[in-house]
Amino acid sequence: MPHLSPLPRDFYLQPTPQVARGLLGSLLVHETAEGPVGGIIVETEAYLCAEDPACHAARGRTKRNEAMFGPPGHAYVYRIHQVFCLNAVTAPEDVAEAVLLRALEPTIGVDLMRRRRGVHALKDLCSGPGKICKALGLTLADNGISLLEPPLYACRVPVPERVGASVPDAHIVQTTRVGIHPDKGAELPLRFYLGTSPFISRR
DNA sequence: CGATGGATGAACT
DNA sequence: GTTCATCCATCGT
Repeated sequence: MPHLSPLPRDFYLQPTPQVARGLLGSLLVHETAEGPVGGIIVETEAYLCAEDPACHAARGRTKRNEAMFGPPGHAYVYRIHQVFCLNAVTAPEDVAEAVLLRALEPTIGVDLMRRRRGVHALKDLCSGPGKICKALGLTLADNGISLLEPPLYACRVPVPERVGASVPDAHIVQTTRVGIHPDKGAELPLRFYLGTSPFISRR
């Protein structure tokens, strides 16, 4: 598996909704001891610093959300119930914004991901933020690590029919985020997904 | 120090 | 559509 060129640090310094939009069509790869795993990012959500009560950092810096205040292009992994969720940290240091990776189209190490998930159907492997972490072998131990270099990184896909940078706006759906309380910015249109993808977490 | 609740997933009816 | 497993950071007392 050749190392594709990871998206650079500056990519993550764009406005966070733009990063969320821009990650669609890109490839997320985790090179683990058992082999590489990953897939095309098909669903994301932006969490903002200001005017966004749903953001984990909305009430300041804590031990849990510390990674969100760290450098852009790093991972923020947190636990919800009994599962883990992966975010790409955006914005300069001390500005706590991030993009939640909600779903992948599985493409790399599919059988390894199937074993980790205990599920066979491709459409169920990575169709949720907790499923992504389980399939990719990510845990709280990966909180804060870089997304700019192996073993964990996002990159443009060098497959002609899937050049990430060229995902047309017409294929992208922008809507409200999943699982947000009514009084916590539920109405903000900060979720993005590929409208034609069978691999998203929910319609 | 005890209570609370959640950016979920799986298994139900 | 609904329920709930199961954990720990956070917050209130």
